[in-house]
Amino acid sequence: MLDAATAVFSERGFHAASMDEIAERAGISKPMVYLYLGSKGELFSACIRRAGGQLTEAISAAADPELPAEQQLWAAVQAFFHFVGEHRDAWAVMFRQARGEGEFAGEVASIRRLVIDNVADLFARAIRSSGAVDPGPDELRALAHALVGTGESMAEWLLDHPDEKPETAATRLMNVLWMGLGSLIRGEVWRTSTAVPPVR
Amino acid sequence: MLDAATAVFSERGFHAASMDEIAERAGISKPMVYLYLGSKGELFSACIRRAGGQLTEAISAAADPELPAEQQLWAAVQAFFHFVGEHRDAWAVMFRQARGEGEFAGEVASIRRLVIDNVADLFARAIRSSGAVDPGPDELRALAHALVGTGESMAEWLLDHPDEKPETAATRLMNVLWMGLGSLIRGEVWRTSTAVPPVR
Amino acid sequence: MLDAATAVFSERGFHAASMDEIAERAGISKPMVYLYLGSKGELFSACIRRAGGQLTEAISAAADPELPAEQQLWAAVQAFFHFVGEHRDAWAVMFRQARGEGEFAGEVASIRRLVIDNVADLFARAIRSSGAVDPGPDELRALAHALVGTGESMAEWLLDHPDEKPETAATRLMNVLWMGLGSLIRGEVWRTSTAVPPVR
Amino acid sequence: MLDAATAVFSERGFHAASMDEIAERAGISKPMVYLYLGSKGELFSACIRRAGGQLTEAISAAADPELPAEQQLWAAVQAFFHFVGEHRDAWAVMFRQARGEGEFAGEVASIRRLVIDNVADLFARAIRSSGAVDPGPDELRALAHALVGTGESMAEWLLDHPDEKPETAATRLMNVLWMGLGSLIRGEVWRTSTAVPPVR
DNA sequence: TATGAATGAGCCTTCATTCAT
DNA sequence: AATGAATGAAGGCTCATTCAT
Repeated sequence: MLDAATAVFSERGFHAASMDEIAERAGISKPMVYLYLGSKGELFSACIRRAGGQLTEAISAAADPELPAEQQLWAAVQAFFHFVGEHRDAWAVMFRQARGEGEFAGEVASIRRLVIDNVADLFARAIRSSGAVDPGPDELRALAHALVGTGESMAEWLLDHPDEKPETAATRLMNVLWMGLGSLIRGEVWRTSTAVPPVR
Repeated sequence: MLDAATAVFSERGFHAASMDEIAERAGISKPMVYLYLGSKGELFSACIRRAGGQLTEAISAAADPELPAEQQLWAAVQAFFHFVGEHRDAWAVMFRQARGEGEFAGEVASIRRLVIDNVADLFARAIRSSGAVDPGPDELRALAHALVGTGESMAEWLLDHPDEKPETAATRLMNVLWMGLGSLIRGEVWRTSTAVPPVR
Repeated sequence: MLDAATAVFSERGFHAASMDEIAERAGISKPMVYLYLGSKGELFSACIRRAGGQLTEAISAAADPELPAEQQLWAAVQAFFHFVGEHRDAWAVMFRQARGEGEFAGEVASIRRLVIDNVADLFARAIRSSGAVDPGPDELRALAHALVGTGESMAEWLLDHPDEKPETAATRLMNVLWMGLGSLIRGEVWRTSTAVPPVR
Repeated sequence: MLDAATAVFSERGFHAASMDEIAERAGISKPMVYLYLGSKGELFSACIRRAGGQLTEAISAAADPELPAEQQLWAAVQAFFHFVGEHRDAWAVMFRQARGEGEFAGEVASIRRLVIDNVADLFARAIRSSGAVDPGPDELRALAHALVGTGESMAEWLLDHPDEKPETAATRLMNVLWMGLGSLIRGEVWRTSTAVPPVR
């Protein structure tokens, strides 16, 4: 039933989705939907929470905490893109529809925060193990936020380019961000006057 | 009138916004709204297009085509964050609300494409002028897409942290992405086994 | 089961009462209610009829037909107020809820008619035994109707004043109506110009 | 519009009445009903309040405060029965339908209280002017309550007997109650053992 | 030009009622 | 005998849209 709801919400958005269509697509009658989920809002919320759970589950299941931080990040990024490719509806509900609905934006935000915190943690461990200068937790969270945003954006790109494999997207994300992070760690801060360093 | 509509759409979303409220906030009567804009959909569309025009306008006005590509990008990124900070409503309509509304997603997509193309072009010029190996237009567009997505994500961050100055966000974006790009250009491709290079 | 139904109907009214609540409060499942009583209407009707039966039963059980008419009336009136006090639900269903429901008003009306007829009969016997002029059956029924209406009204008063004892209400009813009846019997008809007779 | 609503509510009761039918019978569309009255509950409430206003208006307009209390009561009683005869719907809404609806019973109760207080006041003045012993305000209110209840009951009788003229009902009410009151005033209290006084 | 007034259509929600077990 | 599960139908309410002025 949540599948049907997720599908309809992802296509139409919260307001444009009708309980009639959801019930019909779920193959049950409307009163059943209300019996089990309570109301349209609770149904939407349930979709969001389930999607969020699946996503965080998928990500954390992928990363073996014994591995080095970089490997964990790589696994997480891969898991993320796989999830998006295989749960397009859930993804769309969370990041395309729920974000704009003030009443539910908070639920998505908290899921996002979870992911961001994990990423920031990986950043911190990577930096610590590399002996580099720690930029501090706030800056790390900002960077993690950036990585997550980049990932989301590339997820959309992935959905628009069905031929592209998740690994490609994952690699590209690592390329851009991890390398950028690496540069930062090495102290190569960008400044207004800084030009792209010439190729050696 | 578009101001009022943009304000209401940004707060409530397309469906939850009521023509009554828009007309009232615009200080005119509802039939006038219909006379000038035709329908709710066209009104929303007009808001999107105006916002898109303002955004692209702001970005391209900021970048002097005579400057080196990097400086242009820096100016564009700054202009972008300034725009978001000063036109919160327009931004929210475009990137929070319109994205989920299938019927209007295309309009946002084409605005986005415009920006991405410009960024990709700047990338290409930067690489060309640095003499590095050109990764090809597709890859560049993918990278530009990533930068734009990161920018969008940091725009949200900016809106959630009113104390942060647009310059800070702009600098961070350059730091992460341009440095990452720089690494890439230098041929430092990330691979599964690659660890963050140790600090020199 | 009728107890539960009566309780719910008395609290909520016919339409606002839900079969779910009735079944739940009866401690059985809804299909059982339908099996035994058929439908919501029949259930309501059964409640009314049972309440009516209890009421007429209580009244007629109280009045020993051997006693003089006045004593019988006194006993009946007392029984009535006792009944109302002890079967608030049943009373409320009959006289607060069922009256407005066109479909069931008839059932209440016939119960009422029964009571009124009895009262009219007592009136007739009292008059006959006192040797006064009989005002005729129609007039007597109208008077009986008045007494019953007064009783109903005082029943509500009783329910709203839990400290008042049923006897007080009964005494008051006798005071007002029987005395008035007595005056009438004595030929003291009220006329437009009639003032309250001065105290002797 | 309130006329239509009153008509439908009086026939069907609050819950069974549908806004569709009310709108249709009012000759307007449903949204208009909501525009002007807000909601079904407010509409019902408005009907009750209007009916109550009309009733109390009619009653107080009929009684010239300069007249003796008895004449005032007579005028009020007549006005009451006329009102009921000419505003059957309004009457039915107030005293048949609204009474059972917990949410609105209070509004009817306060109208009733108004009438009862007026009646009690007339009683008090009549007694005072006759020099009889004042039974005290509580007792008077109880008696007024009884009179009003009797009036209500006879109003129903009137509605069921379209051939009867309001004056007949009014006269009967005065006969029964005023005479009873007269007896009381004269100190003729009914007691368990009291028999109807023999005709002189 | 500008608007107050009006509406058709649709959606969320609930409830009496019934299967299938 | 008893019930958990299911539904058709209907009602309150709102909204985009349009006349009539």
